Amino acid sequence: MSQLRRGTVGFCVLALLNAREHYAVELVRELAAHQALAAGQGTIYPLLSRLRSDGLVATHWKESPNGPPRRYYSLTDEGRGSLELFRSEWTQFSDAVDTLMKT
Amino acid sequence: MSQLRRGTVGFCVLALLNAREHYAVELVRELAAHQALAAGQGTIYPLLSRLRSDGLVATHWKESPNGPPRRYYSLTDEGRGSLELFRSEWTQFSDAVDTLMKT
DNA sequence: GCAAGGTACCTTGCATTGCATGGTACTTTG
DNA sequence: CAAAGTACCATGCAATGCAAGGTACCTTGC
Repeated sequence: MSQLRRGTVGFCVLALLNAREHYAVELVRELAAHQALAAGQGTIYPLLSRLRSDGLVATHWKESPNGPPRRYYSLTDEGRGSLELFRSEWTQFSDAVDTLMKT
Repeated sequence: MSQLRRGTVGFCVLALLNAREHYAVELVRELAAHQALAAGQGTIYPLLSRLRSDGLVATHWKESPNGPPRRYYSLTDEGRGSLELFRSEWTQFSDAVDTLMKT
């Protein structure tokens, strides 16, 4: 199952950030809510670093009411573009797989 | 797009073999017909080797009417089981992604 | 018959990326 | 002040798609 997630987890994160900004641990929890997408911190932190160095997300620090400060991630314009592109690729891809699986 | 295919191409091949036996170049052509799943020989041959050593497919040689002999691949019982398992994982996974993408 | 082209086989090495593991630091609470 | 909770992040491995490159068989045209 883990191999299935490859290449999509990043875009799922972008989709979550498209709704509103999140900090990393929060993203981990939201992904875990969709069982098939569950990804631990060891997946999320390196992923977020990549998204950031690719310019798809921007970050800013905010104090937490209880605990260490949080780094919040939000979508850049480039991130929104990338998400849009993915949506159309995903549709084609999942349609193709659906078709094949019914064969 | 190529990262999207990770983890699914193998099962797409199993699905094709579930319908009838194929030889490698034929699989390449059938996948290419579904554009989003196009995979070259450099993907298919190592993949088929793995499927074979995992016991998911069996092979036998057959002469070609025009050209070198072909190695035909067919599903084993284990391969059929693996395909079934994937189908249910795929449904869960693609539903989860669909949901998130609409958020 | 033999050179050229087509068909089919396969291997090697690289890049990407999910994940387990392990570590640091800040804050609250007993 | 120690322990627990929350949050950050890095390192190294494993899986696998793919480009590039190589071998062998067979047919066709000269």
